[in-house]
Amino acid sequence: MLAIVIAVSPRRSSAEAGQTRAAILARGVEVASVEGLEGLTIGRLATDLGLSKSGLLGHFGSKEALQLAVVDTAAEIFFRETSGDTEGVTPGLPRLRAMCAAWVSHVEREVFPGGCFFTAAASEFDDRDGPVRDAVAGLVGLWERDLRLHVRLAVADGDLPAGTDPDQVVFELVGQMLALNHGLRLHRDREALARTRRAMERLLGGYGPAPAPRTDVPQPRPAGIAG
Amino acid sequence: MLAIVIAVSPRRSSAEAGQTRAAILARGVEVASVEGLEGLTIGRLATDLGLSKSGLLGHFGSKEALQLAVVDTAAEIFFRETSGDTEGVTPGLPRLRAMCAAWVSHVEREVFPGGCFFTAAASEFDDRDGPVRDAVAGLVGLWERDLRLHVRLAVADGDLPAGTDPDQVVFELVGQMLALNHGLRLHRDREALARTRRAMERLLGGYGPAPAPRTDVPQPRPAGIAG
DNA sequence: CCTACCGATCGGTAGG
DNA sequence: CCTACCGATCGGTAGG
Repeated sequence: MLAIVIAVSPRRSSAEAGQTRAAILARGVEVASVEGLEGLTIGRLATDLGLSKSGLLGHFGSKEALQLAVVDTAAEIFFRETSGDTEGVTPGLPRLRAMCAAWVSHVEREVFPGGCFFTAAASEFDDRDGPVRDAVAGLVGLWERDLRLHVRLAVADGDLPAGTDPDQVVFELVGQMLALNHGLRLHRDREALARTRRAMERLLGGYGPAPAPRTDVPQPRPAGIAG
Repeated sequence: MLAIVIAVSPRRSSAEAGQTRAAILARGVEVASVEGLEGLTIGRLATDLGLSKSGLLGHFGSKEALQLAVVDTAAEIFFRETSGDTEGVTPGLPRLRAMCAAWVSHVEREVFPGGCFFTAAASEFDDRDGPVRDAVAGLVGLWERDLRLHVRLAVADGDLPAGTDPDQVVFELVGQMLALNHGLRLHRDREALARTRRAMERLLGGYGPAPAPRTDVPQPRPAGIAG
């Protein structure tokens, strides 16, 4: 088979094309995190990057393919920005705490300019069907599955009470993550950071791996949530 | 001053115009709850109702004015659909419980086809500026202020522990409301209804107004959350 | 409430 | 990677 490649001046090498693609996705994640995945338009993104619309679209083929690539890029960024604080940590309650702290931190540091990318994408696509919705739901599900795993290990280790329902703990932890985004973005209330950390500590129990209950003040216990 | 009114056949009486306006808003709330307030387009809404675009726009003047009217209508629907179960209830913890239950119920009954209207609108507009964002934030704030009032009363009544931080309780309750929408819409998990009710009970303490602590199983206490 | 329009922008294609 | 297009739709206006 004979492949004929016509190299005209505006055509970039494949290495250069890869850089262009990466730049599109980096900017695409930023825009989508603020304006939404639907508000991410090809024309606007092309203008931002000094490209023509068709030049940009050539990298992906369709807006939906662009959205999927942006979602995947956001997931890479999220895992890259959180894994440093979690991967080495002892599985079980310590890891669970580290994951929660890393989540709060990535919102606090504004890794995505619009707060948590997946919180926004989930809300935007939760009533639709199609591959973008499936990708978002799948990636959120991965994160929640990982949380659940470490809740289970924490229970097995005796760091959370026996009879704790892991799905319930994950559900409530996720609720506090959503509440952080809500407080920070809608109410512009920086107090939400401390509130979320407090709520998570209350669910997971104090600061130590197996905290001694205090009796001097009304003291919440670790999530004693029977299934 | 002389006002000349030319009554031509396609012009409706003001009573008929009011009905048309109400129909536009009812349909607008439905569409916006699923597609978002930005996804609510004048052309689509007009087609749905058998109107021309300009005929519809005449009732509001601009898309932003339409969005604001839709937000207000959604608030009316929300308060109408929840107040029946809350207004007569004793202020303090009983009222707080009733408000939480009514919130869950309005999502369960799909009063809005896309789940909680304000959860979706808040997420869509939280990174923007302008009157729509302000209206959404203001209405959500009203709801949260009312929750906080009844947390305060519950503390004063001794139904929640002394030293409880009302803002923290509200923050965590709102988190569970957001988690319900998340579980139900993104994961399509009906279990989320029971999980939210369980989480709220855990925050507010059992079923009775001042539940006796149990000691046979790990038992969460009412939200003993010091400020 | 309508028809008839406006300029701008949408996603996407042809062809190089 | 570009220019030059396409039809569809966007919010909105003029005028009746």
